[in-house]
Amino acid sequence: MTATLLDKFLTISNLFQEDMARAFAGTPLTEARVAVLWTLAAQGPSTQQALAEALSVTPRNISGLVDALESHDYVQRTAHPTDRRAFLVALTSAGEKAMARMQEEHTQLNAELRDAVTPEQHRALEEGIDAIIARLTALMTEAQASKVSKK
Amino acid sequence: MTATLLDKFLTISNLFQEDMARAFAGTPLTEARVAVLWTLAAQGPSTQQALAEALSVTPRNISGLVDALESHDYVQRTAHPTDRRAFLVALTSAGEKAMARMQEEHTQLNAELRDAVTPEQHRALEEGIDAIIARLTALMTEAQASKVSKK
DNA sequence: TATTGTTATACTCTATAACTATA
DNA sequence: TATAGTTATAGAGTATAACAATA
Repeated sequence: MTATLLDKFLTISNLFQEDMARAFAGTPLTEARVAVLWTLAAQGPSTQQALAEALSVTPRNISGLVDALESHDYVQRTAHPTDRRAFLVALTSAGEKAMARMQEEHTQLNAELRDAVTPEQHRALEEGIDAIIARLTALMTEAQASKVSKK
Repeated sequence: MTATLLDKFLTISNLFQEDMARAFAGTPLTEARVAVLWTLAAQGPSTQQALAEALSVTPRNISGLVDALESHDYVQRTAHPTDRRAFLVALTSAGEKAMARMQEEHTQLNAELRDAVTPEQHRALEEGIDAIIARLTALMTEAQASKVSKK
């Protein structure tokens, strides 16, 4: 019943999820809504199509998330300057503040992780994790390729 | 824009989630339902209350998950031998087979992770991750304690 | 009285399909 | 004809509250 490396990674995933759930408790924010906010912070004002692509969800899904975020004043829809079919979704100043807070928490959590290990362990972790990410990404790509070819 | 250790862990979490979604595509299985199956495989036949506690969700939630799993013949409700209010939920033979397959996939994925790194990296990863899990767990415990005390 | 599981209700995330307005 | 976003509909996960049967 020894935990494998995979088990350990899954445990960490669960802990992160719990942490996020705790952080958002009592706010209208959820994981999906926050994903939209992170995308906006990274890409700047975006059309809903762009958000849908970035998050790999349907445009319909984005409509609902943006509705919710807009009703709580985290984001604002503004007219697209050249395409009258589209909106530009942008963070409001309240949304910017929320993102700044989240980025700060992110930085602090990262510092906690860094401080939990020795510098050598930290370097080894980064290397090992890079290798694992590369392998997982390759596996995903393969799997998707074989799925597409079956279609 | 260098990825921090935290970013890397989050990337891995996402890759696992994608992998799971791909593995369950086309089946009636979902992450939540599979969590019930894993719990039953680990604990043996359980009351719905026990499942609710193990998964930290409400009993009402378990009712729905067990309904779905039972309708697809992964689990079976049987009368509790001594408590006529309760059911014992158990894996069916089809459910056992599905779990055996999943455990096999789990083992293979773990082998992929192991083979993606050198033995020294693997050892370093395990150590570092253990330290990080310990730190994260401590943080969660603190956070929950302060939340409870505020109540 | 307390506990087990259910019905009732509600909110969120997600998807597909049909539709409107615009390109 | 194609694209951006919405309405309509549906399934899944989750929660609280009220209730039945049983402990």
